Amino acid sequence: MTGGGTGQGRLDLDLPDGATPEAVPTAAPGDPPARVVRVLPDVAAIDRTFDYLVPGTWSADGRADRLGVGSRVRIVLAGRRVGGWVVADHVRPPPGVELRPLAGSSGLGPSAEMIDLARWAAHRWAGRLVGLLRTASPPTVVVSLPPAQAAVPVTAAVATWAARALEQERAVVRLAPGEDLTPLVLEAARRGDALILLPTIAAAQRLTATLRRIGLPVAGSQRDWARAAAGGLVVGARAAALAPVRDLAAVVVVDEHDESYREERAPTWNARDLAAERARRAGVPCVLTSPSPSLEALAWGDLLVPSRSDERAGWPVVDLVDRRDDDPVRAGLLGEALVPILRGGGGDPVVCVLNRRGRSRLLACSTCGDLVRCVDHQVPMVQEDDEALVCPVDGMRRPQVCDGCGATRFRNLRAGVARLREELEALAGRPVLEVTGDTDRSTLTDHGVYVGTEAVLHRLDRAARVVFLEFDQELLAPRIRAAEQAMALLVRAARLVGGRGGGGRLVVQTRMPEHEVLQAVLHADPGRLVEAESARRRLLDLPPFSALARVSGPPAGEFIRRLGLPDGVSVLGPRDGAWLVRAPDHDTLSGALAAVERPQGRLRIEVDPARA
DNA sequence: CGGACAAGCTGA
DNA sequence: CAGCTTGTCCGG
Repeated sequence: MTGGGTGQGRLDLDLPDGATPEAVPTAAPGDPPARVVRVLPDVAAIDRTFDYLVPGTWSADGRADRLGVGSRVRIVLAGRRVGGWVVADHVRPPPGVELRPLAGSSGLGPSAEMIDLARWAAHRWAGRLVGLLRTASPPTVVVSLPPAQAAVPVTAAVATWAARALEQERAVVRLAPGEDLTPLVLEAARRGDALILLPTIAAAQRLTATLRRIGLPVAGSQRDWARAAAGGLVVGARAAALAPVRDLAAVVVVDEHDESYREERAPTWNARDLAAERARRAGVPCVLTSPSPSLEALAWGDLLVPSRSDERAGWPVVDLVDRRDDDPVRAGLLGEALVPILRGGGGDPVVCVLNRRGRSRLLACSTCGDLVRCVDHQVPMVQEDDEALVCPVDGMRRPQVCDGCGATRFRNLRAGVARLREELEALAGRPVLEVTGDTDRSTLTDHGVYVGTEAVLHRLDRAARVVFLEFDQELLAPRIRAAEQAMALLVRAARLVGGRGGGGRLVVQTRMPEHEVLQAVLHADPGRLVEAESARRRLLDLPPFSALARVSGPPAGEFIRRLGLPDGVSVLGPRDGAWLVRAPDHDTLSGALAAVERPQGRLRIEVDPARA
């Protein structure tokens, strides 16, 4: 990623033409050669390294001794002072370049191992190194580390499954949604400095508090960089995958299926995958946990599953409300079955979820009630103004005729949330609160019924019932991981209502009750999803059976033209101005992408894209 | 990124 | 043709 800038020329002791004596120190016979370090500037747009002299005066005050790969430094680049990282030490500068001295030292940075790991990630996700190194660096200057916190021996009894998981090099642990993960974390802590990743900062803070109560030394957010580097457990969200850990002994990734581990901006690195690579390099065990492990995780490690009875007990009961028979003209989003639930018959609070991600409307035949789907891709088709239906996957058009019954009238299953709230209120006979991203938290306990997008599942932490008013758009979304994401929503909801022992129930309105996601949750057996989803992905040659990258932006076409197509690499598209590069595996994909000289302009490369 | 410099546009 | 905008190149 940093190639091209720095030549690896032989050490030339002669002064290059035009070099001034100040720029290149005179090498008297017998003098030790000047120390030169290679620096990556901390400037987003400069993806090149530059060589600098370590000032001779740094030897006297110890700064030279503290300097090494990973150190944060100040440099003068093109006349302005910027920060940077030493990425190589004792290098031979290319001949004919006037070296400038380092302008200052800014303390500690990521270790040499972390620089290597960040390099690996930059290559793996076809992005720049700078952003990753920023995440791996302290937010403020750290000159020295604090004393390590005293390690407290873990005495609490731990579960045997946790110990078994950590005995493997790569374990995937399937656990019911509400299962307590403290035993696994304690077992990891027993082994030494463990890295524990959770999908959200809030979840990480909760676990941090729990562990500190037990007396364990825990470093949390990026602000704790120095404390993390000094030793102890490191607990955090995505960015913590790049945090320093003194003597890494184990890695645990909680809820590995969660999309929050994926960085949305390019490079679209995934903290789960990065943490797994980090564990592999350190030769320590890595455990991924999830109530419904992703196909990627299952392809990566050995699966441990709970007993059938434990897993069943940990999932709530699911009521599937089959809406195929409802009159699609008169029935809106709210079926008859909801009335007793909304009135509080099953307990409070009742949380209603209606997702409106994406703009595509969901159409159903007015006569037979079938969803309007593309026969080839099974995704909902979109109604165009000129009386045609369009498949969002390949743009295929067909006339507005129902496949099932030949009728030509369709009903839009979407309604405005404001009106929906009123309808809910009428049915419930009591106030209903619409929850959005900026709903005041203090009002979240005042109501018996709430409605909102999936965000409502993050705002509330408990419910007697979670009702998905329209689940089919999740199941049919034109995204590669739509089924797994739909499952993740049900996992979240399951955590709000608790296991079946406590009376927790999910209510799902659907026209596809046989869908494997719903069947998996209905039977509290996530394995049922795996078989079907795996077959589908294999058939379509999607990850984890291939590696994909989506290339977009104005220079995308030129990039694709320059792309070599070795060893089974293929290109699809363009669609919506974006191309899809497919390779048999990530090594091949990254190699092919890195071999292209990037055209200038705003190019976006999304490795492991959300949609194809 | 931001400065340097070169190549094109405009106005009198 | 000065004065300015826009584009391209490059930094040690």
